[in-house]
Amino acid sequence: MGRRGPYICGIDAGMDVVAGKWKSLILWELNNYGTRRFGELRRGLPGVSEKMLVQQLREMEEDGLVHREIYREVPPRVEYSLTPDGTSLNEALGALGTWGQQRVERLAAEGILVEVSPTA
Amino acid sequence: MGRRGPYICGIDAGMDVVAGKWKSLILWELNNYGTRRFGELRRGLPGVSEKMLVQQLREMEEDGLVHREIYREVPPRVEYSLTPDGTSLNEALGALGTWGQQRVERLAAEGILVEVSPTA
DNA sequence: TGCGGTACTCACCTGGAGGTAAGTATGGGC
DNA sequence: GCCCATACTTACCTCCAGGTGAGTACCGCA
Repeated sequence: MGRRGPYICGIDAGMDVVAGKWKSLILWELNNYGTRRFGELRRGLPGVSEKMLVQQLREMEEDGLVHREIYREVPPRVEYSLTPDGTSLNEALGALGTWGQQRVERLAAEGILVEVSPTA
Repeated sequence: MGRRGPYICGIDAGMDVVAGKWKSLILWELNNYGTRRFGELRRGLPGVSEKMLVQQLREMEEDGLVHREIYREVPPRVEYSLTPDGTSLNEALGALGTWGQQRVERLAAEGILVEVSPTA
């Protein structure tokens, strides 16, 4: 979870909530699909361990970014989606995504960057 | 320094370069003042150690975000400033800053957040 | 009977980010 | 002669984010 302040500025507070190896990617994934099951998220994020996925999702839930809907069925079904706060955070990260994309292209053009994952 | 890919998406690449406890704040500081000496940055970032400041500045220089100008004087003078890439990164983080600011205000209104640094 | 799939929890371990404190060369002011 | 300020470097240590692998409860299917 976030430190919950005191923060030096808004960027500080924003970064605090997105810090965590998978959080920005979870945001991106949930924003693209609207609603995703735990297993779908796991398969969509190459390299995540189950432990980390649960952990990051729980923290994001506590931070009010994602909504968790449990369906009491067998086998169990749990669906994750973005809250309004999560959606707006994702929008706020849009510019950073564009910047990163351009950087990747620039580095690739200079032959510095080896490759980009096909998902990009 | 950044991993230099492969990245999953642009946000992934962008986050990679801003990851580091002080980088977004250095960006902010340099953008506000245009040019800052090492000591000014240290005093402007409450809590940084000299080691960390140097380290993060060096990484940002390698990543092409900041420019380092050395004046061979005694006592030594070194001035840091943002490169065009650094400036555009800072702009890309603007939306995140606004989001964070609003979040802080929302949490404060709910009495969850204790306080905000006066620099905010 | 036992294996696979669901969404987890738990215990353990490691690497590296980040912190602490000291050392360095130089000259100016007292 | 000594201390201060500049911008660092170096060695050492701690802590925790993140990874690994196993275990859990339930059911369907073969």
